[in-house]
Amino acid sequence: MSGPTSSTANAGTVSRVNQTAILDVLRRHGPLSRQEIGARTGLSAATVNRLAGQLLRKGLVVTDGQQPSTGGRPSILLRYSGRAHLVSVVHVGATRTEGALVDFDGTIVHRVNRPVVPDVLHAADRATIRLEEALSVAAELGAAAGERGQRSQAVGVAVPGVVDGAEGRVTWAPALDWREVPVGSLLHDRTGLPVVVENDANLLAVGEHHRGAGQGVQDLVALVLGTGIGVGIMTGGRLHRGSRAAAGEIGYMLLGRSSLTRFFPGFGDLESRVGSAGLTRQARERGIAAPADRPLTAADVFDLVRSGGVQARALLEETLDYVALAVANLCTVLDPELVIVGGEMGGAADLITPGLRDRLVGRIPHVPRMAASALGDDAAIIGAAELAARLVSDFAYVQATR
Amino acid sequence: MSGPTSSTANAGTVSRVNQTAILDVLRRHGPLSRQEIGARTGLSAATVNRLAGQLLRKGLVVTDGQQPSTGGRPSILLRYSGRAHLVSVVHVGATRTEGALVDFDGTIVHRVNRPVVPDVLHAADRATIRLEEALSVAAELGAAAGERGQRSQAVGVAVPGVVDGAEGRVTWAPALDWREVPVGSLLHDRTGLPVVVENDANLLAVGEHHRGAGQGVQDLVALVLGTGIGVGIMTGGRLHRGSRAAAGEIGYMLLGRSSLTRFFPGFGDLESRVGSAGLTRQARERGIAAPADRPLTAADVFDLVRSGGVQARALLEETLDYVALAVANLCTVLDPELVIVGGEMGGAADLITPGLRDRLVGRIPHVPRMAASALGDDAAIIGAAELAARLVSDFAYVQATR
DNA sequence: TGAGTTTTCTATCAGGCTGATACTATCCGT
DNA sequence: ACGGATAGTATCAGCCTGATAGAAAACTCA
Repeated sequence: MSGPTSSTANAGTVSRVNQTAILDVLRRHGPLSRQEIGARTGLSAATVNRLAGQLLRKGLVVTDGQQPSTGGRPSILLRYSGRAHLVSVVHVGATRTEGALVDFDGTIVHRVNRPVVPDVLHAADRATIRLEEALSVAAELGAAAGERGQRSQAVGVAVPGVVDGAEGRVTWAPALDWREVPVGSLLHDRTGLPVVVENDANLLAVGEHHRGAGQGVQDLVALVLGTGIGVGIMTGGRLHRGSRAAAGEIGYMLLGRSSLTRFFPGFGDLESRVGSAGLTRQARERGIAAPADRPLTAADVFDLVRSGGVQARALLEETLDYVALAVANLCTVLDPELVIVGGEMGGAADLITPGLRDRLVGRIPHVPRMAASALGDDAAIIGAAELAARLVSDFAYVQATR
Repeated sequence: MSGPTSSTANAGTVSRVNQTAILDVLRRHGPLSRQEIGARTGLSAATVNRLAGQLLRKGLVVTDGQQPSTGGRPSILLRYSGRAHLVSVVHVGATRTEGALVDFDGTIVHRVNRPVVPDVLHAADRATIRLEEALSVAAELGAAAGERGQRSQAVGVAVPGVVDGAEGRVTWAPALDWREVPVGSLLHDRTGLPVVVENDANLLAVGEHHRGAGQGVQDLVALVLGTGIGVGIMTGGRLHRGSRAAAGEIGYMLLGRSSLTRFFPGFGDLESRVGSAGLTRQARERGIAAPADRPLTAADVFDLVRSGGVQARALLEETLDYVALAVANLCTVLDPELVIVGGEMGGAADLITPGLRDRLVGRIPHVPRMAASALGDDAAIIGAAELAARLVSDFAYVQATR
């Protein structure tokens, strides 16, 4: 629809599709010989050879030693490599804007960190300030790529809010005070690069799926436990966004018949109980003391549990009841293979997953595997980088919006 | 992988993909001229003409009058038509085996109905009996197609249980006492046709998506309210099966913290409350009388509500509370565009959907549209027919299992 | 009525892409 | 060193597509 419209004939679509197939199989099944690629993709040896040559020249594929011979000429292993290519990622968080140059392998090669100065946090014009900052971080990343003698090939944006994916428009992001902000087209105009904008919980799922704890898992769910409670959902290896990009907003899950008689303005039943604000509030009500110099945080509660705090343990157990209800319902609806625990509380996954498992065994038909986020705070950035990189090197990904 | 392996070159894959694209756009956007097909698919007029010619010869596309001229030669409208092609469908239900010859348009042209004789219902060897019956119904359908001078081109099987889709194997279907029954490969061996086997709740969703209340809706959820409680899920226009084909088993949803202290062997929390068995049990406990000649059914309860029964109304309202909790959680997780109410209780959708809506408004971020099943008892059959037909005429569908 | 216009449909052809085939390269065992 | 075996590469016919030109069908206007 928008490609470089080659002069004649097939416009290269066929070979691009097949190139994508080769990249796909290499990314998934590690280093492979040309023969094995042919067997897995169904392409002939001749075609694999020619396309692999093109990808080698592009730098998307590199040779990686050779296999020991099985009686004949040893096969040369080919491996996907993103070293030669970069994307820019801007993560616009509640309290800071992070930038990163990421290569197509998901390695962060350059970082930018801009904490939001406290005055701006609740300023009337903070939406504009945060937007300008995001644009300037993107520009800075482009310059940094230039200094390395390279060029950023696409831009990924992570935002804590609802995103209209097709347009790259942020519909609503309360933490930034953004409403209907067309950050995608603004960035495209300034950089001339393809841009992808996505919700950060969704990107956490994407990142863990491609580069983290969920590699090779087609159906997974990534819990984001923090100020807000959300979940990123991958079904059949694809991100599930829902009809209004509101899928996974499980902060609003209803956890009992009594929930039907109450309204939850701005936050949900689950979120009010297990979000970090709700957690610390309950901790204070139970007389759990804050450190001398600052307010209590969720991490403090988990530290107290680890050091044997009885009150904190009781609070954790009660909280886990509600998390377990949410996860149980997620599992009965989606039947995921894996549940990943991430977000601010991801560091306490060791306290969370065993309790979850105990509560679920025997109560739902199939209890999935559970794992802590492997990418931690960078998960959303790496997810955004992955989407941006695929926007450039893959074919079907773009076409998916039919 | 299994195709007719043409002698040379491209093996026709490219044109098959483009043919599928044309079929797709015709099925979705009604009758179109060759010009419009070209515009929508991105194919050139020459290619559209040639492929349309092939599809016309195959009988998958027919001419459908012509548009009034806009100053030049009037365009001939082309329409997808499945009249010329048939598939066999076998629906193996709890109390009967239904067979149907269905054309590619989803019209049932021949039916077979084999009620299960009461003696068999709980016989020790009922699994074998029901399997033989399913195979013989398929054979009968093949013969019926022959009598019409046609040939069935594929077989679809609907089963109330867990299905391994890739193998066409029924993992577990308690109502039939089937465990690890390879009904797909058995049918393929006997008929030589491609076979697709799927859970009947999933097929209800597929049927309503393609031919019923959910046409054109990419993200929908089809509630099946009956003896069991389940839901078929379409995400991005594709059936979501889950990692163990257990997605949508919401009978096991947990509806409150107290659920964490109970176990549900063989049926779930939700199912025990709102399944038809639970419903009639509660009705009896509340003194709602059964008809003289037979036990009370769910339909009786709904009839009593319609005729102003106070007890029945109270029971309905309480039941709706639990259904609402389940639907609310479905919506927060998936954000569907539409919720379809089907199954045995689908006929009472007029009593159910308004109550659901009232309970959800203001409690979840976005209340989706709701609708009654448009296909009723035939939804699963039509869904199975659609999958089977696409197995033959489409390309990407098969390839999806990468 | 008939010429011109407009739009649609169809035939022809060059170019790209693929698979089959034949060929070369590299290693192993003897 | 030499055959056997396996991997990778060059050549070529055939398919498929888009561009182009041409034929067909309806409308408009004299």
